[in-house]
Amino acid sequence: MPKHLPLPDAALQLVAHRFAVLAEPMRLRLIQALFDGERNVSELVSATGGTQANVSRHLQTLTAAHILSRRKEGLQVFYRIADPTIPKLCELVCGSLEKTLARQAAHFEAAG
Amino acid sequence: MPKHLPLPDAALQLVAHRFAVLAEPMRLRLIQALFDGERNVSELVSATGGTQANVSRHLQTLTAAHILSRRKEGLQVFYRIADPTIPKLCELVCGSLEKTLARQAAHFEAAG
DNA sequence: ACTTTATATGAGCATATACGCATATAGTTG
DNA sequence: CAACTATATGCGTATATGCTCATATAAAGT
Repeated sequence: MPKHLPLPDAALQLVAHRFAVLAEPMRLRLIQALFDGERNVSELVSATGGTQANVSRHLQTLTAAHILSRRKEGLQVFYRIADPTIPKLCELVCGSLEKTLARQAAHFEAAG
Repeated sequence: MPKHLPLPDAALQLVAHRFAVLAEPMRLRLIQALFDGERNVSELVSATGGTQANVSRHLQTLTAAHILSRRKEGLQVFYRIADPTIPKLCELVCGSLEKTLARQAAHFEAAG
C-alpha cells in the first residue's frame, strides 16, 4: 500500500490551521517563554514585552488550538504547553532554517 | 546551562514565516502530491484541482521558502520537495491532531 | 458593598494575502 | 517568424487577522 493516503480536505484545513496558529512571532515568543514551565499572564507580558491585551488574545488563540492549557489560581491564570509535539516542531523548523541560513552565508562568502 | 536560549526577534520572524507558508490548504495539497516524487505544474494542477494561476503562485511561495525546488525541462517545470524535514513536520502535526480528535470524539461519546 | 488587581473582550483600523481574470514570458514546432 | 503550449505574473477584490484603546469580568482584600 502507498505510504501516504491523501488527506481529505477537512483534515488539510485542520493541519493548515495548526500551522497558522504557530505562524505569529508573538505566539512563538509565548511558547518559548513557556518551555521552562508554566507562567501566569503578567509574567508572560513582561517576558515578551507585549501589551496585556495582546498577550491575552494570543494566549486564547494558543489555548483554543490545544497547544497551551490554562489553570486558574485566585486572580492569576497560569498557562503551560499542553501539546508535547510543540517543542519537537520548533526544533525541526529551527534546525532546517539553520541549515538554510548556513548555505546562504556560504554563498555570500563565495560570491562576495 | 538552560536548554533553550531565547531566539532573537529576527529568528522568530523566520520561524513564523516558515509556519505561515505551511498554513495554506492548497500548499499542503501540493506538498502532499509531491511526497511520491517530482511532478510538473500541469500534473499538480490536475492533482489538486486548482487553477493553473493559483497553483503556480503557491509553487512560487513554496520555492521561495526553500521547501520545494524547481527543475526546468523544455516547456515544463518540475517541482520536488527540497527540505527533508517537511514530511516529518507533517507527520508530527497529523499525529498530534489525531490524538486531539480522538480525545474530542471520546468526549462526544461520553457526553452525547 | 467598594476598591484593587489580574485577566479577558468588544470595536475599529491597518495590513496581509488568497483567489480569479486577463495577459505576459519562455520554449517548441511548423 | 507565426502558432501553440506550459508556466508565470500584474491587478483588483474579498477576507482574515493582528494591534490598540477602552471597557468588562472575576476574584481578593478592606
